[in-house]
Amino acid sequence: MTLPAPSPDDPPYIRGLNEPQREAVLTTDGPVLVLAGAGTGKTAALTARLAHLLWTRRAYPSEILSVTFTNKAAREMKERVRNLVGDAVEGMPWLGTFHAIGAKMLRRHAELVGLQSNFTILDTDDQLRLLKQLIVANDLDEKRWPARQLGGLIDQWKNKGLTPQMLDAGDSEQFANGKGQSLYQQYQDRLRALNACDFGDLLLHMLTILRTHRDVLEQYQQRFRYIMVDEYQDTNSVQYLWLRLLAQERKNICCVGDDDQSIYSWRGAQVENILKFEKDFPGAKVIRLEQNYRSTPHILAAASGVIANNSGRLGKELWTEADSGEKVRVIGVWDGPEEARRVGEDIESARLREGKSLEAFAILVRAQHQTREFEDRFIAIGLPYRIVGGFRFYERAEIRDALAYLRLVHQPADDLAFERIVNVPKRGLGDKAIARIHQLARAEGLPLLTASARILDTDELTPQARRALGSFVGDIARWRDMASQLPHAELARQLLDESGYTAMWQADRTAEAAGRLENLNELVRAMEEYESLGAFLEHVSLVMDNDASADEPKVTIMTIHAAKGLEFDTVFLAGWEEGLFPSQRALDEGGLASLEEERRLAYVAITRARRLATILHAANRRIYGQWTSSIPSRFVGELPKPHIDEESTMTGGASLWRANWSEHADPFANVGRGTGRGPGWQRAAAPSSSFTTAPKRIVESRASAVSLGNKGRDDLSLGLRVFHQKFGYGEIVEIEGNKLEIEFEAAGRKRVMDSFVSIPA
DNA sequence: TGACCGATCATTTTT
DNA sequence: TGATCGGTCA
Repeated sequence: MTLPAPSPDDPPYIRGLNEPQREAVLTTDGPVLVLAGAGTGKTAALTARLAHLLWTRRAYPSEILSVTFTNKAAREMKERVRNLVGDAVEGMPWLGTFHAIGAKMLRRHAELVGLQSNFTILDTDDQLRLLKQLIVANDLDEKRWPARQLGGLIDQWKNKGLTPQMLDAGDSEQFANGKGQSLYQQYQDRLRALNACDFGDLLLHMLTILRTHRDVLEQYQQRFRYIMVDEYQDTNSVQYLWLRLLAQERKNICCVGDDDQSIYSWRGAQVENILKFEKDFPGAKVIRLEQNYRSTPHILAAASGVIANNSGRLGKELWTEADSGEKVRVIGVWDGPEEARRVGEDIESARLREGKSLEAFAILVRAQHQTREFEDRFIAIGLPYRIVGGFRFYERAEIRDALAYLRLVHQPADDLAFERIVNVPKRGLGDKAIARIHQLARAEGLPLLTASARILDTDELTPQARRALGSFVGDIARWRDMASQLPHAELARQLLDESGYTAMWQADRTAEAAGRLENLNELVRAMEEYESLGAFLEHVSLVMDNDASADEPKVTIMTIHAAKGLEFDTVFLAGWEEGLFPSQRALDEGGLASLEEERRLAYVAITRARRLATILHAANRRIYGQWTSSIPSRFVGELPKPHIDEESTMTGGASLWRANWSEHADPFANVGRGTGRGPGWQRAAAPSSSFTTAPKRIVESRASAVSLGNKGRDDLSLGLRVFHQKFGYGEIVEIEGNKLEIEFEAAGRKRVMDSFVSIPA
């Protein structure tokens, strides 16, 4: 392809792009696959392409379908396109996640699959409760056949694009001796009765509609002149089928992805989709983005060396113009605590020496539980950190309760919402009353709320239950009326007040109650940004991410999965040991395919680093409370030697022990594996405390106190009541420099740094 | 209804 | 080891 040479007349979005990026932008028609390695300016190319389509009037904003996987990616893209072409983005209704776009389409055609357009989108929690009810109703032992498992299967089926009718006996056999299909069908029936969808349905229902209604399909094929897909390697089968149908007519589809970064197969993603793109779309143009703008050559070489061990890659060779920088460090430590200690030290000293912000550092782990070791350590030395992932705002109980009220007001048939809050706060509506309502609802085929209104006219309930239910039903009706007159945030405020929900938490004296009330306020505040209650609820069910507030600079701790797409100046990759990374489970269950996915994970991990990557592995780790000896990950061995610096912090006794260990196959041969209490590990672990742990601890804590500028606070005194992020309220019983001894109301007595406590208003 | 106890079981997680 | 869940008891 001959490209026009760069010229000053180039539109702004073209400037600064390299040759292949320009090609990706300018090749507008026909199928295009952009293979974009880590850090090669994928998003820049993608957004420039979008801008180009708009700028050159090839399409109106409403004629471009651009899908991403996460809301964050969608937001970012919107933001960047806005910077390039201005407010034309406002009219880009079809830029969003697969699910958001699926929901938007489905609301227009809901009746084709037996739903109303105001259907509720259930989250995993609701889904599980529903499944549990079904399992019980089918006289199955919920111990033997857990709802989780059924939920997982249904998810998988939906990811593959399979409706209940399409399952074969083998699929069905996977649950409760062949009841799988029937339960799936019952689940779908229940969802329809509730006028609800789960996440999978947003795509599967839409696929069904596109498949069975030619007119609808043609309408969208006509509308979408151009289709762009981000992270194509992460698409699952439904998404693939959906895209293929939509692109079939015009074939202007541009998929961007990196087969080496496919790490979501366990969620239904099919790397094959990207590998077979050229077969699916004959004549496809394949463009490789290989110039990396993120990392140093050593980092790239290390990552490339590892990923080269995988088979069946499309193949890319990353290169960079950057200076070589530091080699990737590989550090062997004695055990988990030492690993955390070492990382803490390195961060502190790099910060002191180079004056780096804590935002420059990230610790990436394979599994969530690894974050604990770091958390404990960082609390101890007073190093501010943030753990990404884990509990999300909208998953908190109080938020889900509040939302259930709003859902019920918005959609009275939402039985799951009804069940959640009918007796929260407690109104004296016990199991028997609720069972009665259920009975009537089932017999008459009514939603629970309607059944409740009906049952008030009978004498089925005890007088107090009837009174309680009567006022509950009346309240909901009243709030429904208010909904049309009041701004919805105001409605929420009044509703939470009048229902007694706020009062319930105000009466609660536990450590978390204050936080929960604050969360409720936050929720109401968030509502103000949406134009309607419906829009807000849609946002909540689809946009489940909450941006970690970036108040003060903090070190980031997160899983490698969560780090995909991010970059940090300095990255610590912890726990590179066989069995942990690659994970034992992947090794046991998934065979070569899983091992390769783990390796891609290693590739993703290394390529997050801009300037310095440090890989750590520990010789001993406690797994489920048992001390286990471990050997370095095979991925460590795959790192090309010229690009790494190896180091062991184990000196004296420890390294002697280690030398010993490499000579003999298994130094723990005599350790009682079953008990984890054999004398072996105690002997073996002893050098750690005498050689490395004890002397270092003193030095470090002094260093960190100084470096953090903690000179002690003058606003604290003995006996003062304070609040700590993690442990809640407590009373100061001792002050020693910047360390406090606090008797916490819920968590007991702890020593904490004074920078972590605040004085409650 | 809440407190307590024992059994169970532990990747990755978005929408 | 430790969080979670379900059952039991007061």
